[in-house]
Amino acid sequence: MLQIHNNLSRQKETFQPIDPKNVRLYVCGMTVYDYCHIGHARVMVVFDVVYRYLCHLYGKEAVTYIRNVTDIDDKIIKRANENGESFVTLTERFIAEMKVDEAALSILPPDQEPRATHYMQEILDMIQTLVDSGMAYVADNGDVYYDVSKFERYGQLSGKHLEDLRAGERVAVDEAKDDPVDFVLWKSAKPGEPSWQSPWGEGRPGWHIECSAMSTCCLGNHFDIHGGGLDLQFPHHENEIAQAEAATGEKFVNVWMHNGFVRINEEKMSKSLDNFFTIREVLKVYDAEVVRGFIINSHYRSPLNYSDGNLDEAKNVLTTLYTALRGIDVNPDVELTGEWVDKFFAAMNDDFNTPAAMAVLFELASEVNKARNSDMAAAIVSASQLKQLADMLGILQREPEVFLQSGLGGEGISNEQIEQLIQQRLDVRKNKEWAESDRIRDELKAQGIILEDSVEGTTWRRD
RNA sequence: GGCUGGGUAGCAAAGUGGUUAUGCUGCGGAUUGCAAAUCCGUCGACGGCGGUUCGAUUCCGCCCUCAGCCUCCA
Repeated sequence: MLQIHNNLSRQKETFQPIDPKNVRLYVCGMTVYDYCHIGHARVMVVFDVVYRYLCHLYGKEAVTYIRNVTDIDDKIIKRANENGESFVTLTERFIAEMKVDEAALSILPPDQEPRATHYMQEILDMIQTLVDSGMAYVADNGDVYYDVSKFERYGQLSGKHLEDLRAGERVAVDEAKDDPVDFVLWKSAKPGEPSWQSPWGEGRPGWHIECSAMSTCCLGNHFDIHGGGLDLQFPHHENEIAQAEAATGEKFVNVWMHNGFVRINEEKMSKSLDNFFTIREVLKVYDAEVVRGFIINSHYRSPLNYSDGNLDEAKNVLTTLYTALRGIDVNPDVELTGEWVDKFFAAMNDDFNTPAAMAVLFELASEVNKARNSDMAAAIVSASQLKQLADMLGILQREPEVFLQSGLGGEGISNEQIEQLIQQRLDVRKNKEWAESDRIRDELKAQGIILEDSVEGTTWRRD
């Protein structure tokens, strides 16, 4: 039985889909005005693993995964103005760039990636419903605000109390609001800003309403899992609940999942602190699968410290696992049974405990290495299980040689040159000319190429 | 000030009221012309102080300390 830590109750709960034939997952995605950073990569990878595992448990057809794109907001407008381009040009460009990063990280495409600007009518309808029922009010300046005091359960997700929020020194005082904790549903447009027609005048949606509208539209009023980064817990997700439940009269989401932050030097990585690394930058130095391995090697709710040392270790991890798979014809149909398989699923069922699941992969790799010279059939079974299980984590799906010999970019010695030198070395080795043999090996090593001699011959990999 | 979540061996990272996490690293051995890879063995842990218990790293309390949210942020 799958257990998931539900942030609504702050404890692990047995996951029971509303309808096992139609398991529904919604994740808050990117605001597209810049390249994705490693924090975004974490959300993508974490929920990609959740999605893959749900597909394993319930069947691919039975799972619907929605991840939205925020393509209109203040930051987008600001950046478009700075660049002297339309906000549409800007967002289209960064949606395309986002897809490049996703593909590199082996992120399975969600079933739908709704955009705020494509759901304007649904957004307006939900705001209208809230206004009609008295849950929202139109301010003097044309903005529409949600009246937080009318929603009794406000604070249930974030554990906040209205009194504390009002007393908080950091809540900005906005003259247009009746209450500082109220939040905007519809922002009236200033001259020159992108805008849409509404019953309250030209304007654009507030940030939170798009997710309430798009998620209920795509998945129904009540669905299973809603996820996102921990920084979205408050106010974004709290407000989504308030909007959706007030508008539909139904419970909105059963399980709330939030992944932890990526840190740099023990400090949160974020746009506002300007200490972020883009996925693009990191992929210049590390293979995308290494980045994925780095993310999976920590539990999704723990903080993840970004450092070269930790990325290097992730690379070692993948090298070890791929080395075990090297030279073995895996059988994609092998049965998933046995001690290690059970442990893997036990780990995944325990709130997606990927570090524990990775430990199992090492045990299987060890089984492969132990058996490969004495019992190839057993080695094939272990290797095949290893690869199948790794697929649920989105790793180890390339040919081992491809990973082990892959370099980043065109710099350095070519594969042909390497093969040539290896052949030269084999020739002198026939005459036991060890000095020359070692010289060639050292020459290659200086260029980051590691040679491995075995009875079958010489293999190589890039360090 | 209010609210969260952490502090595990050199590093990374799970987990548990009493039994090996795991990976990298270190040390010893096998293998190898020497290496690399692999295998075998091994050193090394649970922030501090109390409490509950036959027994606590694991439960409770207090303290120290770190990070986060309370404003845009994945």
